[in-house]
Amino acid sequence: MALKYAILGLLSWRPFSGYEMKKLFSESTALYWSGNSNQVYPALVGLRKDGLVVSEVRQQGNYPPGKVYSLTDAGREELREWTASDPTVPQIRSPFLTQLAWADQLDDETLRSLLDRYEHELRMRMLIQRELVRREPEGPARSPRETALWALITEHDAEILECELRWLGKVREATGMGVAS
Amino acid sequence: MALKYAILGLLSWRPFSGYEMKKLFSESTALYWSGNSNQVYPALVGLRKDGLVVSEVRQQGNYPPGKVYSLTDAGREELREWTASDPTVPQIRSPFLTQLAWADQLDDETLRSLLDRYEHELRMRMLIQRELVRREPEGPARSPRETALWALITEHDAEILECELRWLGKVREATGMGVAS
DNA sequence: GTTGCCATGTAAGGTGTTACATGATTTA
DNA sequence: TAAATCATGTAACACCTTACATGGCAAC
Repeated sequence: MALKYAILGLLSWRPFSGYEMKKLFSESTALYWSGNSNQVYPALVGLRKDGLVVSEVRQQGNYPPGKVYSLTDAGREELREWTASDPTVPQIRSPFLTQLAWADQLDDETLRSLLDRYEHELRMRMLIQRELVRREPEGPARSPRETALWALITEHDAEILECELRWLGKVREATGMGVAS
Repeated sequence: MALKYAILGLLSWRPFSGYEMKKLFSESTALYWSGNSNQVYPALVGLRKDGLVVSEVRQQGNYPPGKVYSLTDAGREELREWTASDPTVPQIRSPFLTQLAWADQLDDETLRSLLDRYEHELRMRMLIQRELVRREPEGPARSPRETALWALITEHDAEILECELRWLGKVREATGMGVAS
């Protein structure tokens, strides 16, 4: 459950309510959870039960009461241990590759359209990603090193997308589906 | 449920038993399922119920009886429709990025070790991938175009890994964690 | 004689998503 | 008047993984 550590990480930055973290998740690509309530709220209950976070109720006028969470020393230590633990290589699950594997049954025109639509999706994703970066170049920035790390994490997504586009170009060449129609 | 279409795809190649497909999944990186019985067997039951596959019992000496599945016309059409359907961009879920996001709390030595271990994992993955390719350069190969597609799908994984290594190099540079210790 | 392959399947549990319920408040 | 936002949470369901159960056969 990496979500647990993503939450601890956010709280190592500053206190947040569940709702605020939910929003951060849904806007970030590195903290890649969709930001759904059904994952965040139960996770917070678990973390509090384990003594890794504490919560404080915040009353604000007529709004429903919010719970603001912060990190305990045990939580801080748990996070530190996890960040130093053995990293794993992500496996890429690309339904598109499965699609391509059986795409020889399609005629030239349909295959070309498939490649076109995938390229379009990739470029759309790049635009969205750039917009997210433009709107939120933040992060904790507690040190120059941390600022650099967050910039690199943001870049990562763009690099993968560019890699994918280059590969798609190769597919076009090898199958005679070049851009010039 | 893309697994359903991966199965239909395999059966469009030639008939297979559930056990054989299970093994193919566990060995392939493009057909990225772990090859566990709990997914494959129930999926086959569902496909038969929908009339997309038919099964034939194969008796072979004293071994337990195997069920060999093949594609119906309806199954072939379902597969064709799916291969032509709108492709989606895979989202990369990298716990390592989450780890890096909070890694500024680590001292230089521990951070360097974290990067080293990630690079080691990446290189191990490349070796495994190459071994898989060496041992099984196959695929249906019903046409030159299909052979080309399968080669490109196989290359895809290696390209992503190389991209990841290049990016890791950038991280090293930017954080002063160059290879020269 | 213990491990591993053939071949089917079940059990249990973690992870993830969308959609809904509540109820007041601001915005169009 | 309809919608979006604030803020919590539940329900239902899809997906994925490891581990186990059965039972004969082959290899070391």
